[in-house]
Amino acid sequence: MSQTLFDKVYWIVQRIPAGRVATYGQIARLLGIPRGARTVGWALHSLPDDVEVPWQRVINAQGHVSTGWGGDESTGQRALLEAEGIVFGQDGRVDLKVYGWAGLELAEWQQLHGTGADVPHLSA
DNA sequence: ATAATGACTGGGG
DNA sequence: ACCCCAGCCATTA
Repeated sequence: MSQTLFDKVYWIVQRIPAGRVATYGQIARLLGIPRGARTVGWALHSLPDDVEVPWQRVINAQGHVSTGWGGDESTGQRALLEAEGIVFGQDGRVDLKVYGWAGLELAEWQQLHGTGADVPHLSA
């Protein structure tokens, strides 16, 4: 299967803290493909059943859910995120400045774990 | 190896 | 603010 790329995507997504969301482009950048946001989406689209990944925490750069295979709300993705403490705007958007993984994750992680060795480099 | 596809993104109208 | 178009990358047929 050689899903090295996919596996890496899953690895990163699995490390997104609950109550926090990441964008496809952000993950793509971690993979070394700043413009490969679509590839990340494809990876989650092909997400195997035997691998549990909080794909719900991965949204587009516009802070809007882009499951694409159905309704944004019908999917239940919104409900799952809200259950994690994420608040949606009136238009069904998420404030990336607040719930975005970057910016807070590293500082918070370091405070809780004392080190960010296990966290990928997300600065800036 | 070539062509088409897709859960994206950014810029322009 | 919303809608449309073109660019980018890996996987699949």
